[in-house]
This record gives sequence, structure tokens and C-alpha cells, in this order.
Amino acid sequence: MGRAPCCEKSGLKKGPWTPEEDEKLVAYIKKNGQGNWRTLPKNAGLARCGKSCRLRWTNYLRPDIKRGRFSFEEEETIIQLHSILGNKWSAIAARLPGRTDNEIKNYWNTHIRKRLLRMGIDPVTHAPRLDLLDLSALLIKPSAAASAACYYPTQADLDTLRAFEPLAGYPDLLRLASTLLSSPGSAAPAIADPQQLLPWMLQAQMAQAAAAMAQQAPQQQQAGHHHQLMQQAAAGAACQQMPDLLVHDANTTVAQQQQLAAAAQQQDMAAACHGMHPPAGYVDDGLDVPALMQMVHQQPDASNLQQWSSTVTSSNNNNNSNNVGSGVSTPSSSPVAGLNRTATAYGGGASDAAAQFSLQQLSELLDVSDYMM
DNA sequence: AAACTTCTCAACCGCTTGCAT
DNA sequence: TATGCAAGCGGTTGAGAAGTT
Repeated sequence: MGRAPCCEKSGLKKGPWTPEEDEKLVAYIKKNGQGNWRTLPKNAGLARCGKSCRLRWTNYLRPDIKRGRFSFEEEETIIQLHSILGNKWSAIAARLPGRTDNEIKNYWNTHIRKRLLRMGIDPVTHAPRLDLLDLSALLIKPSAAASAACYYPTQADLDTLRAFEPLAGYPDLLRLASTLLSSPGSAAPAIADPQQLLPWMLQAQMAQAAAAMAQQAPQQQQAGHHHQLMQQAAAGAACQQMPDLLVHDANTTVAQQQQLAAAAQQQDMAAACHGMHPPAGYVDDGLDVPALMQMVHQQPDASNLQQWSSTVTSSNNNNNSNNVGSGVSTPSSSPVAGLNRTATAYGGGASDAAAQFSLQQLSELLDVSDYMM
């Protein structure tokens, strides 16, 4: 196994490519194909080594390369594939048409990795880590984040922090809150009133936990059906409340809305198989759904949080592989995916309630990739 | 407006892998 | 089997852009 004696010859140019060089390379490959990279530079009249030509072609000049910002779906795919494949950039790129391994690697290192770290998630293991969690996001306004070292919280900020005090022992909820409240950038939806967020988060978590429980036991049709009902109950209530928490943003693109519509439609089809509402006073496996709903409608205190948490925890223990009850777990439920699944369930899980949750609102909720940066 | 800092990403480096001989 | 070469891969670098002071 010898080593490629590449770029060793003196006189070969290095550094940025000029438009003339690009033109020569493209023209040559169009005419002759990629062929032998070692002989290509000489034949194409380029003072570059073959390796440099290959990289320039595969990473930049190839006609099928998709340029521009990564989409929501691409980002999600990268996070999920990375949790499975690790830093196998070429393997990840193979599943993202038009994207190069180099581009994905750069995007991971400059955007996704930092975001995961800020949210308290280890970008290597994809496991939540309390020591990485940036709790300051609960306090520091986006505009002040840059000068966080000298930022003094206002009374309103302190009130916000007090509102989250009951969450002290629940790192998953804290992380979700941190995510939803850290919304820099003008294109981002912002939480109008952070203190209103808490009850909604609980509902969202309940709905998500219920959905996951239902998915856990497809072989147990009866039990799964019960959980589906629970999911719909929670989803319906949360649908009514969540839109009021968001400041509307006019920048949501048509493409985003279409993507979300498709996702919501898929969910609707699945939900249609079960589509019905839980009867009044319905009790599911010992869980009194209406009582739980009433509980989360109120400003939560430590005791009802404890009650809710133990409910979800016991569900978790039934199947640890599903990350049930964690709004920000990876890989299958990355921070974004967790919200995605939750909101998608709202969008289609309960057909009547979902109708009240417009696509515009849904897309605002789902478009978290920007404001978590 | 200038100086400084931070961020982005194209390109490079060096190692591994696969194939032909 | 051993060797040489080409291609592929992942980590790193550094120039320029963008943002901040």
C-alpha cells in the first residue's frame, strides 16, 4: 500500500481556484469525462495536481451539486444519520442528494454541533448532558446574548426564571424551555409570553409521550388505541393554546408550508385509522386523562409536575429504547425532531382540533432550525 | 470609518482503502 | 504475497466575509 505522491512536484499551483481554471476543468470533463485524475491536469492545461482537480470538481464544480442553505429536512436527516453513522460524512452525503461530504461536514461543525452543545446535547453521543446545558438562555435575551457577560436581567427576566423554578428537577423540560425561548434572528418566531409557555410545554410533552407509547406497542392494538385517544386529548387542548404563544412571522416560505402540509397529511392518514375523541371521564391504564388535562391547564407547581413526571417516567420504563417523554432526545427525536413530531401530531393527530391549528402556525412552530442557532 | 473579533467554507494534508500487477 | 498507484475520506487550516466595538 503505497502513498499517493500527490502535490509533491514543485511548480503546481495551490490555493483558491480562478474562474479561468474552473472553466478549463469543466470544459475538459464535459468533453472527456472524469477519467484519470493524475493525467487530467496536464491534458486540461492546468498547473494543478490531480487531487486538487478532483476535489474542486467533486466539491464545487459538479453540475448536480445543490447549493444554498440546508433545508429543515436535510438538517434533520444529517442529525439522525450522524447519530447512527458518526463522522462518516461521505456515508451521510450519499443519503443527501446534491450535497457533498465536505459541505455536510462544514455545516455540522459550524451550525449543528454548536446548537446541540448549547442545548445540552453531546454532539458525539447525541445524549443529553446537563453539564453542557446553557441555562443562561432562559435568562439572556437574544439581543443581549452577544454581551452576556455584562447583561443584567430585568425584573421580567427574573419573573420568567421564577416561572421555570418548578422545572429545576426536570432537565428535559428545562432544555425544551431553553430551546423555545432562545429565539434570536428576525426571521424567527418568538414566544410572546414565556410564562405562558410552561403549561403548553407540559401538554406537548404529554402528547408526545402518549404518541410514543402508542407506537411502542403496535402488537397490543387495544392498548395502543387507548394511548392514541390520550394523545388526541392532549393534542386538542394544546392546539388551542399554542398559537397564542407565538408571535406571528411573515417570513415562512411557501415551500416550508408545503413540506409541513405534506407531513401533516401523512399524520392525518394515520390518525384517521383511529380518529375519534376520548369519551368524557375516559381513564387509560389508570391515567385519568381529563384530570391530567385540567392539571396542565393550570400554572404548574412542583406537586403536579411531580405527578406528571412520574407518569411519563413509568411509561419510559416500559421501553427505554424509545426516549419517551423526552422532548429533546436523539437520535430519532433530536431537538428539532422532538418538536416536529409533537407539532405534527397536533397538526393531524386529532382531526377536529388540528383544523384549528393552521398550517401557518404549525410551520412557525416547526421552523425551529433558525432560531436555535 | 477603522480596528478588531468571529464566523464560514473552500481547499489542503495526510492517512486509509481498493485494485492491478 | 508484496508493492505501487489512484481514489476516497476525515481532520484541519486560513483567507475573506460579516459582525461588533
